[in-house]
Amino acid sequence: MKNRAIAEMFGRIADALEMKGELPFRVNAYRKASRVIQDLREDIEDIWKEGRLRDIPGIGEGMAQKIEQFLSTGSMDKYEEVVREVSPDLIELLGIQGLGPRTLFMAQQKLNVRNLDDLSRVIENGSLEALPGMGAKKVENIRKGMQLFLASMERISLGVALPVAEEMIERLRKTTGVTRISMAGSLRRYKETVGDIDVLCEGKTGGDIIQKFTTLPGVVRVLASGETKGSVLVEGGTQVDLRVVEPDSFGSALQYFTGSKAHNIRLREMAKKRGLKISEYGVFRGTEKVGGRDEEDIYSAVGLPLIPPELREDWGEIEAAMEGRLPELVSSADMRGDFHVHSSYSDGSDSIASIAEKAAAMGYSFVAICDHSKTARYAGGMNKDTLLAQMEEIRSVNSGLKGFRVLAGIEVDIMADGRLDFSDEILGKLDVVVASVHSGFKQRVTERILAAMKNPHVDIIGHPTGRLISRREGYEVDLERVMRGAAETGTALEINAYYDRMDLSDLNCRKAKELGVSLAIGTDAHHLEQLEFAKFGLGVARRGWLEKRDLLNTFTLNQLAKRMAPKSRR
DNA sequence: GCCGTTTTCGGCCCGACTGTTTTCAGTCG
Repeated sequence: MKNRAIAEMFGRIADALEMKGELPFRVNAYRKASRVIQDLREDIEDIWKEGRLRDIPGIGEGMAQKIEQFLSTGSMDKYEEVVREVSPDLIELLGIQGLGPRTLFMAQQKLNVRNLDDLSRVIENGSLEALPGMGAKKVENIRKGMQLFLASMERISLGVALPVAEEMIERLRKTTGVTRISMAGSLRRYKETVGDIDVLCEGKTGGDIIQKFTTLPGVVRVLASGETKGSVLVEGGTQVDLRVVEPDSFGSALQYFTGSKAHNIRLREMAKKRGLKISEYGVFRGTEKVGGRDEEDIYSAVGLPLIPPELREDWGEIEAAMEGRLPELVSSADMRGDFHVHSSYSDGSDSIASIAEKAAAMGYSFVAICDHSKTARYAGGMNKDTLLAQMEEIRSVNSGLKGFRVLAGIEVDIMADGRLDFSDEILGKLDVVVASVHSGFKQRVTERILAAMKNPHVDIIGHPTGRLISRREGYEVDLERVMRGAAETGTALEINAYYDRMDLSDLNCRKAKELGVSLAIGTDAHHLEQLEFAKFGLGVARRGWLEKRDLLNTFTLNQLAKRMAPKSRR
Protein backbone atom coordinates (compact mmCIF):
# COMPACT_ATOMS: atom_id res chain seq x y z
CA MET A 1 0.00 0.00 0.00
CA LYS A 2 1.61 3.26 -1.08
CA ASN A 3 -1.42 5.40 -0.16
CA ARG A 4 0.14 6.80 2.96
CA ALA A 5 3.47 7.57 1.28
CA ILE A 6 1.80 9.49 -1.52
CA ALA A 7 -0.52 11.34 0.87
CA GLU A 8 2.51 12.38 2.91
CA MET A 9 4.39 13.60 -0.17
CA PHE A 10 1.46 15.71 -1.33
CA GLY A 11 1.08 17.06 2.20
CA ARG A 12 4.71 18.09 2.26
CA ILE A 13 4.48 19.67 -1.16
CA ALA A 14 1.51 21.69 0.12
CA ASP A 15 3.42 22.83 3.20
CA ALA A 16 6.50 23.72 1.18
CA LEU A 17 4.54 25.67 -1.44
CA GLU A 18 2.70 27.53 1.27
CA MET A 19 5.97 28.53 2.87
CA LYS A 20 7.19 29.88 -0.41
CA GLY A 21 4.07 32.00 -0.71
CA GLU A 22 2.51 30.02 -3.56
CA LEU A 23 -1.12 30.74 -4.48
CA PRO A 24 -3.32 29.43 -1.63
CA PHE A 25 -5.59 27.62 -4.06
CA ARG A 26 -2.76 25.60 -5.48
CA VAL A 27 -1.57 24.78 -1.97
CA ASN A 28 -5.08 23.71 -1.12
CA ALA A 29 -5.30 21.45 -4.12
CA TYR A 30 -2.30 19.46 -2.85
CA ARG A 31 -3.69 19.41 0.67
CA LYS A 32 -7.01 18.12 -0.55
CA ALA A 33 -5.34 15.47 -2.68
CA SER A 34 -3.26 14.41 0.32
CA ARG A 35 -6.30 14.01 2.52
CA VAL A 36 -8.40 12.18 0.00
CA ILE A 37 -5.62 9.67 -0.67
CA GLN A 38 -5.04 9.22 3.06
CA ASP A 39 -8.71 8.32 3.48
CA LEU A 40 -8.94 5.98 0.48
CA ARG A 41 -10.05 2.54 1.48
CA GLU A 42 -8.65 0.99 -1.67
CA ASP A 43 -5.02 0.45 -2.65
CA ILE A 44 -4.09 3.38 -4.89
CA GLU A 45 -1.90 1.06 -6.93
CA ASP A 46 -4.98 -0.96 -7.91
CA ILE A 47 -6.83 2.21 -8.82
CA TRP A 48 -3.92 3.29 -10.99
CA LYS A 49 -3.68 -0.07 -12.75
CA GLU A 50 -7.35 0.12 -13.58
CA GLY A 51 -6.94 3.65 -14.94
CA ARG A 52 -9.27 5.18 -12.36
CA LEU A 53 -6.95 7.77 -10.78
CA ARG A 54 -8.88 10.66 -12.30
CA ASP A 55 -12.10 9.35 -10.77
CA ILE A 56 -10.81 10.24 -7.30
CA PRO A 57 -12.28 13.62 -6.33
CA GLY A 58 -9.55 16.23 -6.19
CA ILE A 59 -7.22 14.27 -8.46
CA GLY A 60 -6.89 15.85 -11.90
CA GLU A 61 -4.44 15.67 -14.74
CA GLY A 62 -1.43 16.98 -12.78
CA MET A 63 -1.90 14.94 -9.61
CA ALA A 64 -2.60 11.78 -11.58
CA GLN A 65 0.64 12.19 -13.51
CA LYS A 66 2.62 12.68 -10.30
CA ILE A 67 1.05 9.63 -8.69
CA GLU A 68 1.71 7.57 -11.80
CA GLN A 69 5.31 8.71 -11.90
CA PHE A 70 5.82 7.73 -8.28
CA LEU A 71 4.15 4.35 -8.65
CA SER A 72 6.09 3.44 -11.80
CA THR A 73 9.53 4.87 -10.96
CA GLY A 74 9.56 5.16 -7.17
CA SER A 75 10.14 8.89 -7.15
CA MET A 76 8.25 12.09 -7.92
CA ASP A 77 9.99 15.04 -9.59
CA LYS A 78 7.76 17.67 -7.98
CA TYR A 79 8.44 16.27 -4.53
CA GLU A 80 12.19 16.08 -5.07
CA GLU A 81 12.11 19.64 -6.32
CA VAL A 82 10.37 21.11 -3.27
CA VAL A 83 12.40 19.02 -0.82
CA ARG A 84 15.57 20.52 -2.22
CA GLU A 85 14.38 23.95 -1.15
CA VAL A 86 12.36 23.11 1.94
CA SER A 87 13.52 20.06 3.84
CA PRO A 88 11.16 17.71 5.72
CA ASP A 89 13.01 18.69 8.92
CA LEU A 90 11.92 22.26 8.40
CA ILE A 91 8.34 21.30 7.58
CA GLU A 92 8.17 19.43 10.90
CA LEU A 93 8.52 22.79 12.64
CA LEU A 94 5.11 23.87 11.33
CA GLY A 95 3.75 21.79 14.21
CA ILE A 96 4.91 24.55 16.57
CA GLN A 97 2.03 26.75 17.77
CA GLY A 98 2.47 30.36 16.77
CA LEU A 99 4.98 29.60 14.04
CA GLY A 100 3.39 29.50 10.62
CA PRO A 101 4.64 28.93 7.10
CA ARG A 102 5.47 32.56 6.27
CA THR A 103 7.55 33.20 9.38
CA LEU A 104 9.32 29.88 9.06
CA PHE A 105 10.21 30.51 5.44
CA MET A 106 11.53 33.95 6.29
CA ALA A 107 13.64 32.44 9.07
CA GLN A 108 15.07 29.95 6.60
CA GLN A 109 15.81 32.56 3.93
CA LYS A 110 17.21 35.26 6.18
CA LEU A 111 18.68 33.31 9.11
CA ASN A 112 19.38 29.93 7.53
CA VAL A 113 17.13 28.10 9.99
CA ARG A 114 16.99 24.41 9.00
CA ASN A 115 15.85 22.55 12.13
CA LEU A 116 14.77 22.81 15.74
CA ASP A 117 18.28 23.59 17.02
CA ASP A 118 18.66 26.46 14.55
CA LEU A 119 15.29 27.83 15.57
CA SER A 120 16.21 27.68 19.23
CA ARG A 121 19.44 29.55 18.44
CA VAL A 122 17.82 32.44 16.55
CA ILE A 123 15.23 32.83 19.30
CA GLU A 124 17.88 33.04 22.01
CA ASN A 125 20.28 35.36 20.15
CA GLY A 126 17.53 37.80 19.20
CA SER A 127 17.99 37.60 15.44
CA LEU A 128 14.45 36.24 14.91
CA GLU A 129 12.98 39.19 16.77
CA ALA A 130 14.90 41.60 14.54
CA LEU A 131 13.18 40.36 11.35
CA PRO A 132 10.51 42.61 9.81
CA GLY A 133 7.06 42.11 11.28
CA MET A 134 8.44 40.27 14.28
CA GLY A 135 8.52 41.51 17.85
CA ALA A 136 9.19 40.41 21.41
CA LYS A 137 5.71 38.99 22.00
CA LYS A 138 5.61 36.97 18.80
CA VAL A 139 9.00 35.44 19.55
CA GLU A 140 8.04 34.66 23.14
CA ASN A 141 4.92 32.97 21.83
CA ILE A 142 6.97 30.85 19.45
CA ARG A 143 9.42 29.99 22.24
CA LYS A 144 6.57 28.70 24.42
CA GLY A 145 5.09 26.89 21.46
CA MET A 146 8.42 25.18 20.91
CA GLN A 147 8.56 23.96 24.50
CA LEU A 148 5.07 22.54 24.17
CA PHE A 149 5.98 20.97 20.84
CA LEU A 150 8.81 19.10 22.53
CA ALA A 151 6.76 18.11 25.56
CA SER A 152 3.58 16.83 23.96
CA MET A 153 3.91 15.81 20.37
CA GLU A 154 1.12 13.30 20.56
CA ARG A 155 -2.64 13.63 20.57
CA ILE A 156 -4.63 12.80 23.71
CA SER A 157 -6.81 9.72 23.80
CA LEU A 158 -10.55 10.20 23.98
CA GLY A 159 -10.72 8.50 27.36
CA VAL A 160 -8.39 11.10 28.86
CA ALA A 161 -9.92 14.14 27.17
CA LEU A 162 -13.57 13.38 27.81
CA PRO A 163 -13.51 13.61 31.63
CA VAL A 164 -11.52 16.87 31.44
CA ALA A 165 -14.09 18.32 29.06
CA GLU A 166 -17.03 17.10 31.11
CA GLU A 167 -15.68 18.70 34.28
CA MET A 168 -15.07 22.06 32.59
CA ILE A 169 -18.50 21.99 30.99
CA GLU A 170 -20.14 21.31 34.34
CA ARG A 171 -18.40 24.31 35.88
CA LEU A 172 -19.25 26.59 32.95
CA ARG A 173 -22.85 25.45 32.92
CA LYS A 174 -23.23 27.08 36.33
CA THR A 175 -21.69 30.36 35.12
CA THR A 176 -23.98 33.38 34.92
CA GLY A 177 -25.10 34.11 31.37
CA VAL A 178 -24.58 30.60 29.99
CA THR A 179 -27.82 29.25 28.52
CA ARG A 180 -26.71 26.29 26.37
CA ILE A 181 -23.35 24.48 26.29
CA SER A 182 -21.94 21.54 24.37
CA MET A 183 -18.75 19.75 23.45
CA ALA A 184 -17.72 20.28 19.86
CA GLY A 185 -14.77 19.28 17.68
CA SER A 186 -13.33 15.79 17.33
CA LEU A 187 -14.39 15.05 20.90
CA ARG A 188 -18.07 15.35 19.93
CA ARG A 189 -17.37 13.16 16.92
CA TYR A 190 -15.88 10.57 19.30
CA LYS A 191 -12.61 10.35 17.42
CA GLU A 192 -10.27 7.93 19.16
CA THR A 193 -7.73 10.67 19.80
CA VAL A 194 -8.22 14.41 19.92
CA GLY A 195 -5.78 17.27 19.42
CA ASP A 196 -7.57 19.63 21.78
CA ILE A 197 -10.89 20.07 23.55
CA ASP A 198 -13.52 22.32 21.94
CA VAL A 199 -16.43 23.69 23.92
CA LEU A 200 -19.24 25.83 22.56
CA CYS A 201 -21.57 27.88 24.67
CA GLU A 202 -24.58 30.09 24.12
CA GLY A 203 -24.75 33.40 26.00
CA LYS A 204 -25.03 37.13 25.54
CA THR A 205 -22.16 38.12 27.82
CA GLY A 206 -19.25 36.62 25.92
CA GLY A 207 -16.46 38.61 27.53
CA ASP A 208 -17.56 37.74 31.06
CA ILE A 209 -17.96 34.05 30.25
CA ILE A 210 -14.53 33.88 28.62
CA GLN A 211 -13.10 35.70 31.63
CA LYS A 212 -14.58 33.08 33.94
CA PHE A 213 -13.33 30.31 31.66
CA THR A 214 -9.72 31.51 31.74
CA THR A 215 -9.70 31.45 35.54
CA LEU A 216 -11.22 27.98 36.05
CA PRO A 217 -9.33 25.59 38.34
CA GLY A 218 -6.76 23.60 36.38
CA VAL A 219 -5.97 26.35 33.87
CA VAL A 220 -2.20 26.83 33.73
CA ARG A 221 -1.86 29.26 30.83
CA VAL A 222 -4.12 31.59 28.87
CA LEU A 223 -3.39 31.58 25.14
CA ALA A 224 -6.15 33.91 23.99
CA SER A 225 -9.03 35.72 25.63
CA GLY A 226 -11.46 37.86 23.65
CA GLU A 227 -15.17 38.63 23.42
CA THR A 228 -16.25 35.42 21.66
CA LYS A 229 -13.26 33.14 21.89
CA GLY A 230 -10.89 31.97 24.58
CA SER A 231 -8.11 29.43 24.61
CA VAL A 232 -6.26 27.92 27.58
CA LEU A 233 -3.88 25.15 28.52
CA VAL A 234 -4.88 22.96 31.43
CA GLU A 235 -2.72 20.71 33.63
CA GLY A 236 -1.20 18.00 31.47
CA GLY A 237 -0.75 20.44 28.57
CA THR A 238 -4.13 19.89 26.93
CA GLN A 239 -5.51 22.89 25.08
CA VAL A 240 -9.15 23.83 25.64
CA ASP A 241 -10.91 26.28 23.32
CA LEU A 242 -14.17 27.96 24.25
CA ARG A 243 -16.45 29.87 21.89
CA VAL A 244 -19.43 31.93 22.99
CA VAL A 245 -22.23 32.70 20.51
CA GLU A 246 -25.69 34.31 20.49
CA PRO A 247 -28.73 31.99 20.77
CA ASP A 248 -29.79 32.29 17.14
CA SER A 249 -26.33 31.14 16.04
CA PHE A 250 -25.86 28.23 18.43
CA GLY A 251 -26.87 25.56 15.91
CA SER A 252 -24.69 26.88 13.12
CA ALA A 253 -21.75 27.36 15.48
CA LEU A 254 -22.15 23.86 16.89
CA GLN A 255 -22.26 22.43 13.39
CA TYR A 256 -19.26 24.47 12.36
CA PHE A 257 -17.06 23.75 15.37
CA THR A 258 -17.92 20.06 15.41
CA GLY A 259 -16.36 19.60 11.98
CA SER A 260 -14.72 17.78 10.55
CA LYS A 261 -13.16 20.46 8.45
CA ALA A 262 -13.44 18.31 5.35
CA HIS A 263 -17.13 17.67 6.01
CA ASN A 264 -17.83 21.37 6.51
CA ILE A 265 -16.03 22.41 3.36
CA ARG A 266 -18.26 20.06 1.40
CA LEU A 267 -21.38 21.58 2.98
CA ARG A 268 -20.24 25.12 2.24
CA GLU A 269 -19.55 24.25 -1.36
CA MET A 270 -23.05 22.83 -1.65
CA ALA A 271 -24.52 25.94 -0.03
CA LYS A 272 -22.64 28.19 -2.38
CA LYS A 273 -24.10 26.42 -5.39
CA ARG A 274 -27.55 27.15 -4.02
CA GLY A 275 -26.75 30.83 -3.60
CA LEU A 276 -26.36 30.45 0.16
CA LYS A 277 -23.53 31.18 2.54
CA ILE A 278 -22.84 29.08 5.62
CA SER A 279 -20.74 30.42 8.45
CA GLU A 280 -20.65 29.78 12.18
CA TYR A 281 -23.23 32.57 12.52
CA GLY A 282 -25.86 30.98 10.36
CA VAL A 283 -27.12 30.31 6.88
CA PHE A 284 -27.43 33.46 4.77
CA ARG A 285 -29.02 34.37 1.47
CA GLY A 286 -27.28 37.64 0.70
CA THR A 287 -27.56 39.55 3.97
CA GLU A 288 -30.74 37.78 5.04
CA LYS A 289 -30.28 35.15 7.71
CA VAL A 290 -32.32 32.05 6.93
CA GLY A 291 -31.21 29.68 9.70
CA GLY A 292 -28.77 28.98 12.48
CA ARG A 293 -30.58 28.38 15.74
CA ASP A 294 -30.41 24.61 15.42
CA GLU A 295 -27.98 22.26 13.73
CA GLU A 296 -30.73 20.88 11.50
CA ASP A 297 -31.00 24.33 9.84
CA ILE A 298 -27.60 23.90 8.23
CA TYR A 299 -28.34 20.51 6.77
CA SER A 300 -31.87 21.34 5.63
CA ALA A 301 -30.51 24.44 3.86
CA VAL A 302 -28.58 22.16 1.52
CA GLY A 303 -31.36 19.59 1.28
CA LEU A 304 -29.91 17.01 3.66
CA PRO A 305 -31.18 15.30 6.80
CA LEU A 306 -29.17 15.89 9.99
CA ILE A 307 -25.99 13.83 9.83
CA PRO A 308 -24.87 12.44 13.21
CA PRO A 309 -21.57 13.97 14.45
CA GLU A 310 -19.76 10.62 14.43
CA LEU A 311 -20.22 10.34 10.64
CA ARG A 312 -18.97 13.82 9.75
CA GLU A 313 -15.62 12.93 8.19
CA ASP A 314 -16.37 13.23 4.49
CA TRP A 315 -16.07 9.47 4.32
CA GLY A 316 -19.13 9.15 2.11
CA GLU A 317 -21.77 10.36 4.59
CA ILE A 318 -22.77 13.34 2.43
CA GLU A 319 -23.38 11.13 -0.59
CA ALA A 320 -25.29 8.68 1.62
CA ALA A 321 -27.41 11.51 3.01
CA MET A 322 -28.17 12.80 -0.50
CA GLU A 323 -29.29 9.34 -1.57
CA GLY A 324 -31.30 8.73 1.60
CA ARG A 325 -29.16 5.82 2.71
CA LEU A 326 -27.63 7.10 5.95
CA PRO A 327 -27.36 4.23 8.43
CA GLU A 328 -29.68 4.19 11.42
CA LEU A 329 -26.83 4.23 13.88
CA VAL A 330 -26.93 2.04 16.95
CA SER A 331 -27.47 4.17 20.06
CA SER A 332 -26.88 3.87 23.79
CA ALA A 333 -30.57 3.06 24.28
CA ASP A 334 -30.04 -0.11 22.21
CA MET A 335 -27.29 -1.43 24.48
CA ARG A 336 -28.34 -4.46 26.51
CA GLY A 337 -25.03 -5.73 27.81
CA ASP A 338 -21.26 -5.99 27.93
CA PHE A 339 -19.29 -8.98 26.63
CA HIS A 340 -15.93 -8.57 28.31
CA VAL A 341 -15.58 -7.85 32.02
CA HIS A 342 -12.90 -9.10 34.41
CA SER A 343 -13.68 -9.94 38.02
CA SER A 344 -11.56 -10.64 41.09
CA TYR A 345 -11.28 -14.23 39.83
CA SER A 346 -8.40 -13.00 37.63
CA ASP A 347 -6.96 -9.46 37.47
CA GLY A 348 -10.17 -7.51 37.98
CA SER A 349 -10.93 -5.90 41.32
CA ASP A 350 -14.63 -6.53 41.87
CA SER A 351 -16.98 -9.35 42.82
CA ILE A 352 -19.41 -10.89 40.38
CA ALA A 353 -22.38 -9.69 42.42
CA SER A 354 -21.20 -6.07 42.38
CA ILE A 355 -20.49 -6.18 38.64
CA ALA A 356 -24.00 -7.52 38.07
CA GLU A 357 -25.46 -4.77 40.24
CA LYS A 358 -23.59 -2.04 38.37
CA ALA A 359 -24.50 -3.47 34.95
CA ALA A 360 -28.17 -3.72 35.89
CA ALA A 361 -28.09 -0.13 37.14
CA MET A 362 -26.79 0.92 33.72
CA GLY A 363 -29.96 -0.51 32.21
CA TYR A 364 -28.37 -3.67 30.85
CA SER A 365 -29.98 -7.08 30.82
CA PHE A 366 -26.74 -9.08 30.76
CA VAL A 367 -23.03 -8.94 31.47
CA ALA A 368 -20.48 -11.58 30.47
CA ILE A 369 -17.73 -12.27 32.99
CA CYS A 370 -14.70 -13.18 30.92
CA ASP A 371 -11.65 -13.63 33.10
CA HIS A 372 -8.24 -14.71 31.86
CA SER A 373 -7.33 -18.34 31.20
CA LYS A 374 -4.54 -20.26 32.93
CA THR A 375 -1.64 -19.41 30.60
CA ALA A 376 -2.10 -15.69 31.28
CA ARG A 377 -0.27 -15.96 34.58
CA TYR A 378 0.72 -12.28 34.63
CA ALA A 379 -3.00 -11.52 34.76
CA GLY A 380 -3.98 -14.06 37.40
CA GLY A 381 -5.36 -16.51 34.82
CA MET A 382 -7.78 -19.14 36.13
CA ASN A 383 -7.14 -22.87 36.09
CA LYS A 384 -9.93 -25.34 35.43
CA ASP A 385 -10.98 -25.66 39.08
CA THR A 386 -11.19 -21.89 39.60
CA LEU A 387 -13.24 -21.55 36.44
CA LEU A 388 -15.68 -24.22 37.58
CA ALA A 389 -15.97 -22.50 40.97
CA GLN A 390 -16.63 -19.21 39.23
CA MET A 391 -19.39 -20.79 37.14
CA GLU A 392 -20.94 -22.05 40.34
CA GLU A 393 -20.87 -18.56 41.86
CA ILE A 394 -22.42 -17.08 38.71
CA ARG A 395 -25.26 -19.60 38.95
CA SER A 396 -25.83 -18.59 42.53
CA VAL A 397 -25.78 -14.83 41.73
CA ASN A 398 -28.23 -15.40 38.88
CA SER A 399 -30.66 -17.26 41.11
CA GLY A 400 -31.21 -14.04 43.04
CA LEU A 401 -31.74 -11.82 39.97
CA LYS A 402 -34.78 -11.00 37.88
CA GLY A 403 -34.68 -9.58 34.37
CA PHE A 404 -30.91 -9.70 34.36
CA ARG A 405 -28.40 -12.43 33.75
CA VAL A 406 -24.70 -12.86 34.36
CA LEU A 407 -23.24 -14.87 31.50
CA ALA A 408 -20.47 -17.32 32.34
CA GLY A 409 -17.60 -16.57 29.98
CA ILE A 410 -13.85 -16.70 29.52
CA GLU A 411 -11.20 -14.72 27.73
CA VAL A 412 -9.26 -17.72 26.55
CA ASP A 413 -5.73 -17.27 25.28
CA ILE A 414 -4.92 -18.18 21.70
CA MET A 415 -1.51 -19.61 22.48
CA ALA A 416 1.68 -19.19 20.48
CA ASP A 417 1.29 -22.67 18.99
CA GLY A 418 -2.26 -21.88 17.87
CA ARG A 419 -4.15 -24.01 20.39
CA LEU A 420 -6.67 -22.58 22.85
CA ASP A 421 -5.90 -22.52 26.55
CA PHE A 422 -8.85 -24.74 27.56
CA SER A 423 -10.30 -27.92 26.06
CA ASP A 424 -13.47 -27.94 23.98
CA GLU A 425 -15.14 -29.84 26.79
CA ILE A 426 -14.67 -26.91 29.17
CA LEU A 427 -15.37 -24.20 26.59
CA GLY A 428 -18.62 -26.01 25.77
CA LYS A 429 -19.90 -25.41 29.30
CA LEU A 430 -19.67 -21.61 28.98
CA ASP A 431 -22.19 -19.07 27.70
CA VAL A 432 -19.60 -16.84 26.02
CA VAL A 433 -16.09 -17.57 24.76
CA VAL A 434 -13.84 -14.64 23.83
CA ALA A 435 -10.54 -15.79 22.32
CA SER A 436 -7.60 -13.37 22.38
CA VAL A 437 -3.96 -13.22 21.41
CA HIS A 438 -1.79 -12.14 24.35
CA SER A 439 1.56 -13.55 23.28
CA GLY A 440 3.57 -14.38 20.18
CA PHE A 441 2.58 -11.14 18.40
CA LYS A 442 4.75 -11.95 15.42
CA GLN A 443 4.12 -15.69 15.22
CA ARG A 444 1.61 -16.62 12.52
CA VAL A 445 -1.05 -14.51 14.19
CA THR A 446 -3.45 -14.63 11.24
CA GLU A 447 -3.34 -18.44 11.08
CA ARG A 448 -3.82 -18.75 14.84
CA ILE A 449 -6.87 -16.48 14.83
CA LEU A 450 -8.34 -18.27 11.80
CA ALA A 451 -7.89 -21.59 13.62
CA ALA A 452 -9.52 -20.23 16.80
CA MET A 453 -12.53 -19.06 14.80
CA LYS A 454 -13.04 -22.59 13.46
CA ASN A 455 -13.50 -23.83 17.04
CA PRO A 456 -17.26 -24.40 17.48
CA HIS A 457 -17.33 -22.72 20.89
CA VAL A 458 -15.45 -19.47 20.13
CA ASP A 459 -17.99 -16.65 19.86
CA ILE A 460 -15.84 -13.53 19.74
CA ILE A 461 -12.23 -12.65 18.88
CA GLY A 462 -10.96 -10.21 21.52
CA HIS A 463 -9.07 -7.04 20.54
CA PRO A 464 -8.43 -8.36 17.03
CA THR A 465 -5.38 -6.24 16.11
CA GLY A 466 -3.75 -5.94 19.53
CA ARG A 467 -2.84 -2.32 19.04
CA LEU A 468 -2.40 0.10 21.92
CA ILE A 469 -3.10 3.64 20.77
CA SER A 470 0.12 5.67 20.46
CA ARG A 471 2.09 2.92 22.24
CA ARG A 472 2.04 -0.30 20.23
CA GLU A 473 1.36 -1.05 16.58
CA GLY A 474 -0.49 -4.33 17.04
CA TYR A 475 0.15 -7.87 15.85
CA GLU A 476 1.35 -8.77 12.42
CA VAL A 477 -2.09 -9.80 11.27
CA ASP A 478 -3.89 -9.86 7.93
CA LEU A 479 -7.12 -8.29 9.09
CA GLU A 480 -8.95 -8.80 5.83
CA ARG A 481 -8.41 -12.55 6.02
CA VAL A 482 -9.52 -12.51 9.65
CA MET A 483 -12.69 -10.63 8.67
CA ARG A 484 -13.46 -13.06 5.87
CA GLY A 485 -12.85 -15.95 8.26
CA ALA A 486 -15.16 -14.36 10.82
CA ALA A 487 -17.89 -14.02 8.20
CA GLU A 488 -17.48 -17.65 7.11
CA THR A 489 -17.49 -19.13 10.60
CA GLY A 490 -20.07 -16.80 12.12
CA THR A 491 -17.60 -15.53 14.71
CA ALA A 492 -17.99 -11.97 15.98
CA LEU A 493 -15.10 -9.51 16.24
CA GLU A 494 -14.74 -7.46 19.37
CA ILE A 495 -14.80 -3.71 19.65
CA ASN A 496 -12.62 -3.51 22.71
CA ALA A 497 -13.81 -0.28 24.28
CA TYR A 498 -10.90 0.25 26.63
CA TYR A 499 -9.81 3.69 25.47
CA ASP A 500 -6.18 2.75 24.92
CA ARG A 501 -7.27 -0.05 22.60
CA MET A 502 -10.42 0.93 20.64
CA ASP A 503 -9.82 -2.28 18.75
CA LEU A 504 -11.33 -2.76 16.16
CA SER A 505 -11.13 0.85 15.03
CA ASP A 506 -13.88 2.85 13.33
CA LEU A 507 -12.79 2.19 9.74
CA ASN A 508 -12.12 -1.47 10.45
CA CYS A 509 -15.62 -1.84 11.94
CA ARG A 510 -17.06 -0.41 8.80
CA LYS A 511 -15.09 -2.80 6.66
CA ALA A 512 -16.11 -5.75 8.87
CA LYS A 513 -19.75 -4.77 8.53
CA GLU A 514 -19.41 -4.57 4.77
CA LEU A 515 -18.01 -8.10 4.77
CA GLY A 516 -20.98 -9.35 6.80
CA VAL A 517 -19.25 -9.71 10.17
CA SER A 518 -21.05 -9.12 13.49
CA LEU A 519 -19.37 -7.01 16.15
CA ALA A 520 -19.49 -7.13 19.94
CA ILE A 521 -18.51 -4.35 22.30
CA GLY A 522 -16.51 -5.45 25.32
CA THR A 523 -15.23 -2.89 27.81
CA ASP A 524 -12.40 -5.12 29.11
CA ALA A 525 -13.29 -3.47 32.44
CA HIS A 526 -11.11 -4.36 35.43
CA HIS A 527 -12.94 -2.00 37.82
CA LEU A 528 -16.63 -1.24 38.22
CA GLU A 529 -16.47 2.31 36.89
CA GLN A 530 -14.77 1.04 33.71
CA LEU A 531 -18.07 -0.49 32.64
CA GLU A 532 -18.81 3.09 31.54
CA PHE A 533 -16.14 2.70 28.85
CA ALA A 534 -18.93 1.17 26.79
CA LYS A 535 -19.60 4.70 25.52
CA PHE A 536 -16.19 4.73 23.82
CA GLY A 537 -17.02 1.43 22.14
CA LEU A 538 -20.36 2.80 21.07
CA GLY A 539 -18.58 5.83 19.61
CA VAL A 540 -16.38 3.51 17.54
CA ALA A 541 -19.43 1.51 16.44
CA ARG A 542 -21.26 4.64 15.34
CA ARG A 543 -18.17 5.98 13.56
CA GLY A 544 -18.06 2.58 11.86
CA TRP A 545 -21.62 3.09 10.53
CA LEU A 546 -22.95 0.17 12.61
CA GLU A 547 -26.68 -0.33 13.02
CA LYS A 548 -28.51 -2.15 15.76
CA ARG A 549 -28.46 -5.49 13.96
CA ASP A 550 -24.67 -5.36 13.47
CA LEU A 551 -23.91 -5.30 17.18
CA LEU A 552 -24.49 -8.32 19.44
CA ASN A 553 -24.80 -6.03 22.48
CA THR A 554 -28.29 -5.08 21.26
CA PHE A 555 -29.55 -8.68 21.26
CA THR A 556 -32.09 -9.94 23.79
CA LEU A 557 -31.08 -12.89 25.98
CA ASN A 558 -33.18 -15.19 23.81
CA GLN A 559 -31.55 -13.97 20.62
CA LEU A 560 -28.15 -14.34 22.23
CA ALA A 561 -28.75 -17.88 23.41
CA LYS A 562 -29.29 -18.82 19.78
CA ARG A 563 -26.33 -16.81 18.53
CA MET A 564 -23.94 -18.20 21.13
CA ALA A 565 -24.85 -21.88 20.66
CA PRO A 566 -22.04 -24.06 19.31
CA LYS A 567 -21.64 -23.20 15.65
CA SER A 568 -22.85 -26.61 14.39
CA ARG A 569 -26.19 -26.21 16.20
CA ARG A 570 -27.06 -22.69 15.06
C1' DG B 1 -3.99 22.49 -9.28
C1' DC B 2 -9.00 21.27 -9.70
C1' DC B 3 -13.47 21.76 -11.56
C1' DG B 4 -18.43 22.79 -13.91
C1' DT B 5 -27.34 22.10 -12.06
C1' DT B 6 -24.93 29.62 -14.22
C1' DT B 7 -18.44 28.53 -15.82
C1' DT B 8 -13.23 24.93 -20.31
C1' DC B 9 -12.14 30.46 -17.41
C1' DG B 10 -12.34 32.21 -13.20
C1' DG B 11 -13.49 31.03 -9.33
C1' DC B 12 -11.89 28.18 -5.14
C1' DC B 13 -15.11 28.13 2.89
C1' DC B 14 -15.09 31.58 6.52
C1' DG B 15 -13.94 34.36 10.51
C1' DA B 16 -11.47 35.61 15.29
C1' DC B 17 -7.43 36.93 17.72
C1' DT B 18 -2.81 38.81 18.14
C1' DG B 19 0.82 41.70 17.35
C1' DT B 20 2.82 44.85 14.69
C1' DT B 21 0.98 47.92 12.11
C1' DT B 22 -1.15 53.10 11.14
C1' DT B 23 -4.71 49.66 7.70
C1' DC B 24 -3.13 44.63 7.96
C1' DA B 25 -0.46 40.13 7.76
C1' DG B 26 0.12 35.92 10.01
C1' DT B 27 -1.76 32.21 12.46
C1' DC B 28 -5.24 29.22 13.92
C1' DG B 29 -9.28 26.47 13.77
